[in-house]
Amino acid sequence: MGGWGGFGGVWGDGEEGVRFDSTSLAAVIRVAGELMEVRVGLGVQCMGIKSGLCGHGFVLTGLVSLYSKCGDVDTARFLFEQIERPDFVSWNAMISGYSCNGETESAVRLFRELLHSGGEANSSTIVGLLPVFSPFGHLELCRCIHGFAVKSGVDSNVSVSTALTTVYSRLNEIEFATQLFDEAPEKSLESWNAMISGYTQNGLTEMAISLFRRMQTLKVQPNPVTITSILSACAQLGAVTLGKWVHELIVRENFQSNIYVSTALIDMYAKCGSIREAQILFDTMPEKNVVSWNAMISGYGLHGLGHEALRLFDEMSKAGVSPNGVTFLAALYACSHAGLVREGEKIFQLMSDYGITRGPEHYACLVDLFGRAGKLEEALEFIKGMPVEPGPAEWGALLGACMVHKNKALAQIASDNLFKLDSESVGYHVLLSNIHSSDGNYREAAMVRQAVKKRKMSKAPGCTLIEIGETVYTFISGDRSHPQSTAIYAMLEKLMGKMREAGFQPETDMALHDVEEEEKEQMVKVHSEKLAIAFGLINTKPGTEITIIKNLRVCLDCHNWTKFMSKLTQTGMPVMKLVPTTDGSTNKATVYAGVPEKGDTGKNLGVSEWLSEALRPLKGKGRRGKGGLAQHQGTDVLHVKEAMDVAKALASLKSS
DNA sequence: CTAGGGTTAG
Repeated sequence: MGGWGGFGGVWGDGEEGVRFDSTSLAAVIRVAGELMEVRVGLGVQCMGIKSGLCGHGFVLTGLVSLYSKCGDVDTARFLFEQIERPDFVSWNAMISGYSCNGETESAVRLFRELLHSGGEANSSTIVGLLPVFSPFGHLELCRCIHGFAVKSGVDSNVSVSTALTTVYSRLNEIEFATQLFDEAPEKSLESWNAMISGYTQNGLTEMAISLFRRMQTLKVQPNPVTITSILSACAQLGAVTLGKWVHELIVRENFQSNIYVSTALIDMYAKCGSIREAQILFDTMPEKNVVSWNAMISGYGLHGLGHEALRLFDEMSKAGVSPNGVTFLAALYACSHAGLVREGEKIFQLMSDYGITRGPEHYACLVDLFGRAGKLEEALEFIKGMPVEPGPAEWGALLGACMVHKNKALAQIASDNLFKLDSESVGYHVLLSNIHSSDGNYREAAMVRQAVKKRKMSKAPGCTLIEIGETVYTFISGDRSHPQSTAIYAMLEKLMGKMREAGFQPETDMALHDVEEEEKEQMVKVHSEKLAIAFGLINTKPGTEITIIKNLRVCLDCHNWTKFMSKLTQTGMPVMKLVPTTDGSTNKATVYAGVPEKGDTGKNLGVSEWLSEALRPLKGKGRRGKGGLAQHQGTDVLHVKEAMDVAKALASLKSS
């Protein structure tokens, strides 16, 4: 039990006089647990053993908590059993220990034991029992616990209602969460934070922001936790104006030193297109953890700055921060999108040196690296040579690449394998359907579509966001719900006319021709990105920078359309610049507006009602990261595969 | 005194 030498200085060996008892020991253990200072905690435990105080209930309870926090529930349980007469705090500590470590069943079993032994459950017991860290698959249980809380009258307790709000949010049951929050008789800052974060992580970003505004109105002061969630919402939404306002608030309140806040700020700027701003913030960060590095590397990747991403990857190790799986994924993504095939392979090899296990996402990213660069055979060879069985992600990546490079034979191989593994995934069905129709095989394309319909599968609708002034507007394909709809379509007509005159040819290869009437109509609908761009051109002054953000990949036609427009620089036409630019992978384009239409410029449109309606299909996207539930399903993977055609589009843009 | 709710990267 060596290595807690620093401790001697505090209670120096030779210094007499200061005696400690079970109380001070328990207090120090608690602090050690909070700070995750395992060694200090263990040191205190040694002192306890030496002084014979370790048998004391308070001390043991503190240790139960400490070991639980460190993930060692077995030791915690052992210590719990040493407590002669455990009080309710001891029980709560052990129940919550199980729950925090994902051992939900054991937590429930112990809870039952507590009730059987005649013990009482108070609000803290409920809070500790709720599986907030591993809620997946436990909706029924949460409802039961909720019911128990109501019956025992503790549901009005702030901690209980906050914990319930959190757990329902993480189960994507946002209606339950909202109801609980609204009906809570008392709201703490934590309650507000739980609800805002719940909205953010379910993709209901505008709800998060509107709740934040309500908080401001009620003069509830936000703290760094609030700010972190709001920044995440801004990042998802591309709401850079609000993001900048929040940045000012951060400076005013001195929140910059909080690592969560500054990392979220970097992520927000990168995702909103201001990579330079993100970089400045990153460079001036006094302390960076692995998440900060990952955010910055991802940001570079998103902007097609592959070499910058790799430079950072190298610097990171030198700075003494070890990369993790996400770091490698971000670096591979950056290589893939910048066409750095050899570099990407090297990074992939490097993973074993760092002892990091390769997941399906890493393999798929490498398939994407080859596929995007047109090295389809190499991609197939790679899949065949994989040490683990290739899954839907890898075949999906290959299929996507085949679609872009129009390789029917390989696409067949990829899709055969894919459907064997993942016949439920909608994204791939759409991809396959498009391959068939691009080949003129409309009957097969229609059959695939039919299969999709039969299974009642649905795909997240394409949705484009644009910020004008301080409002974010949302467009879906064929949208006519906007008050300025007529002007938008007129603008599009005008642009199309000019472009055709200049020789623009729409990309129709991927369109479905021989399908049902209803679906044909679907194809005729104008994609949301064009609508958003037209809307932006109408509502901004000449020369204004407009950024659009899409939830899915920008289609080939829309990319070509934007690219073509960028060439048209004569007076009277909009001057456009593709922003991510070198790879387009961010589904983001920045447009410099030309001459706006007369009339409705700058009007306040008040479309917030239908905005939330339009975003409804995007909800329930699930909580990221925590809980270990893989979110790599159909559309997500498709989303990752995006923009393979962009590399080509940009190559031709460069050469022209 | 000992237990308990909210935060960043893919």
